Amino acid sequence: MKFGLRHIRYFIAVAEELHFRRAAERLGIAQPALSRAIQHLEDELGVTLFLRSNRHVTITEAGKTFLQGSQGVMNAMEHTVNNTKQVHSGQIGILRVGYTDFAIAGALPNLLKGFRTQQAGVTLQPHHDVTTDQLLKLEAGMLDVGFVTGPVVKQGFERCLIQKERFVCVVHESHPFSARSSIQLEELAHEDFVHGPARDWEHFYYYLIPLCRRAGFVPRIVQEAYNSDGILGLVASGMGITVLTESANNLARPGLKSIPISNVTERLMTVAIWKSDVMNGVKKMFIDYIRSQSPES
Amino acid sequence: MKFGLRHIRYFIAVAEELHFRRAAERLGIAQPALSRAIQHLEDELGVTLFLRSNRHVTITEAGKTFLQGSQGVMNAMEHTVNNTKQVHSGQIGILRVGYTDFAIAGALPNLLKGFRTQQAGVTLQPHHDVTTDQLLKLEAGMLDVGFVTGPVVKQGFERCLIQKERFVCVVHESHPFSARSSIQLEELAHEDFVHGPARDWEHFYYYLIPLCRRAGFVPRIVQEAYNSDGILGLVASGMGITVLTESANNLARPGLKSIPISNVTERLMTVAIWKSDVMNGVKKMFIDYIRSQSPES
DNA sequence: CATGATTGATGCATTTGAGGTATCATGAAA
DNA sequence: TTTCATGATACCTCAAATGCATCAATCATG
Repeated sequence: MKFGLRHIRYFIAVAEELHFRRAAERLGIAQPALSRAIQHLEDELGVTLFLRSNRHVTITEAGKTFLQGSQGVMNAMEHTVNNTKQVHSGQIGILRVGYTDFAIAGALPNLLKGFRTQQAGVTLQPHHDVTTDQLLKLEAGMLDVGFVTGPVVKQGFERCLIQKERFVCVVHESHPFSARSSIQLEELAHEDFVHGPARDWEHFYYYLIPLCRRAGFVPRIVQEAYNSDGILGLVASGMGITVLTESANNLARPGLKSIPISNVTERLMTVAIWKSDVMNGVKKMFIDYIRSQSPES
Repeated sequence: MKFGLRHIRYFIAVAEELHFRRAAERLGIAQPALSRAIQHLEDELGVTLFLRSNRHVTITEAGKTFLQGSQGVMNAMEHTVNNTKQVHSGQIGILRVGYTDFAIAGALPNLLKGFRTQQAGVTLQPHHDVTTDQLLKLEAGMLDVGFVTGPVVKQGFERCLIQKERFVCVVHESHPFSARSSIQLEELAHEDFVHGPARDWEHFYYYLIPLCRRAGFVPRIVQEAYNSDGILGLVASGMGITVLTESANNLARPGLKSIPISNVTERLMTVAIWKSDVMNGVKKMFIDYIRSQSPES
């Protein structure tokens, strides 16, 4: 094939006009150029596409076949170019997003909803994962953006604050604290704690442990569950108490009470984090969006 | 779009090799030319298709999208070119063929069967029509080739002999002639004839009438039917006799007898005829075929 | 019948762009 | 550090595409 898309465009014009001068005009070129381009195309194919009778141009059967195909090719090409541009600009694509319990219980649902409304062409693939695993998957390129429990400082990554939440104590309604409107952290010193496994809840413990230590005790964890839901389930069954964040209210279940801890000013941060060197249109769009929605901005 | 199929071909090579030097080699061009072609393509699209990191080339998401589309376009193009060539050469196409009763009762079925075996891609559209109407439809471009009762001389048309058939007399078995192994034309002078309407059977009458006149009589047509089958039906019902050709034996029905006419040496010619100025691949192939099968050759 | 108008093809000069060779800049490997 | 591999750049050459002027054929018209 020694002809290009230009020949195809020219051919379509002539086939539609059946008139070289008009077709040339429509294409914005001179008529001789068009005549020769079509001749070239015919020579190259070894096929007569038009019958020129000095007064009328008619298209041959082969020409009709070529016209149909050519129109298909041009449409496909145009479609491909548009698609490619949209993928480049991030209007179309797939975004793999990791999230923690704290993210999904808090600001993330609205964030994703807002983004989807704005960028309907983007397919979001949310993956539930604890912070530690998200960081590994981000590193391995298995996730595009992670919503994790911060602070996280990581070489080659950028981040953006999503939410800051107060800590609350969650107890069963039969528990003595249940009637209180607030408590002091020290009061939890001798309580039984329900929490997640140390490895998975590592980044939450970075908050909890120092806070307790400052209050003069080490929390006694008597039961473990994998996620907030499981933890609250155990608390609801009277196994013990737990400390989570205020967004745990969204997961509320009957029989539970959450009580503000009045003497803890520290907040649990949830941050979005992503590899800064691997960048594509969708990721860029998404990052722009979450930055515009960040409480920091 | 200011790029051509060449750019697409180059792009596909690079996308598949992910290596400019190897891709260039595969394309049979120098590496700098390829680098620039891809740059040009990227500039034109306004999209980064590859990430070049001096050691590795990786394709972007947009690049993957473009690759898929490009492969589709190239396939479509190739397919179109092949199709067009086949249509041009007559391996693919539609051929509208007219035929008379004499043609279809005689050599035509085998002729069409042979052609279809040789050119499976051609769709034959047979139309039953008397000679007169076929000639009008050929003139109007509604038929490609007609199989008509000759001889026909027509400006701008070419023809080819298909068959020459003896005339026979067809009678009901109760008729006195029924036992004869041959008869003389003169013996039919006072018989009742069954035949087609004069307008439609015009070209058959060109044979019959002069023959009879030479034998000293004008056939007395007492009943008309539209086609051979109808005529034979009327003969079978005892309405009269008829004169057809030997291929009428193929339409034979119980109670009929066909008797050679010994003193008529003239034969009824069936010829293929077509407009010589309008020509396309399928028609050419078909004409070549019937010429190769013609009893004249 | 002659003339003018219309249409696609051709000749020639000019411009565009695609290709090749040599070389550079950069980053990984030895 | 040196060496090697890789893609990018500079510069030149040549083929291809384009435009302008013109030709040849055909049709319409007076």
